[in-house]
Amino acid sequence: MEINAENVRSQMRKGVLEYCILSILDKQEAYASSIIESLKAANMIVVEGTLYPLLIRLKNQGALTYRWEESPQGPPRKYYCISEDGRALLREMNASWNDLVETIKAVNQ
Amino acid sequence: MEINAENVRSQMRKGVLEYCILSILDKQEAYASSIIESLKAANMIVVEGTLYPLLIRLKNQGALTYRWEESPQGPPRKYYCISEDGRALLREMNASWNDLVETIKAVNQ
DNA sequence: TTTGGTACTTTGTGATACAAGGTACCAAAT
DNA sequence: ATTTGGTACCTTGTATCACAAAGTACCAAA
Repeated sequence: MEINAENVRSQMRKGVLEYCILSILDKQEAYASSIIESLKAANMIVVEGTLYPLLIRLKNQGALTYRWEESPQGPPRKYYCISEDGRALLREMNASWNDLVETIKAVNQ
Repeated sequence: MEINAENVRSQMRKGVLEYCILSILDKQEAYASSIIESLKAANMIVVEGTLYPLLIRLKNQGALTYRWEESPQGPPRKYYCISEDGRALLREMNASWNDLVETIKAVNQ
């Protein structure tokens, strides 16, 4: 396969998506489409097929809970909410990310 | 599978290893074991089974060249050297990384 | 000639994200 | 009533990455 800018970005995103999801849900609960909007606003493009399995995984591990809520238009929405375990995980991920940023700085010197 | 700190770090590393290798080789040519040492010094632990396929991949794509050199002790060493294409790729990766750092900052706000 | 150290390589596995497609609800227009 | 378009959720198959584990080969000293 060929290395190009898009692929480089895609590969670097691996492993930080969960971190981003938790960070978004730490501010307020949200449903899938709104999470995608938040990520897009931050320049992190994610598609549904990526997000849904991730939310399910985080929920199964106890980092998230959810509740159904009627939509003003269309089908009901699944609002996800971060749990205490999720907040602990977020703190861990935050530390890991900061470590990685420092590591890259060190490599670049 | 379970989320833990080690796994989080491992997943975040994905996609930045090539970037690190190119960055190290941009300073001076090196062979596998010395690259591993450099990474370890920067707190980025990588094992042989990860590094070798990566070096071969970068070489096949024209980002690296190599030459054999006799070792003072033991078998000959394969010294890798970054190419012009490799430097261009490194610049691209550097931009991608800086973008990602900014994106994460944005998500965290 | 055996032993230990160094170096390079390959194979199989688990995890991640993506592309592509499918299911289902709802309301407005026909 | 039925169709249409929009919204929302979910699943399957694929490519890539990093790692674990094992293998091959060179060299020198015991």
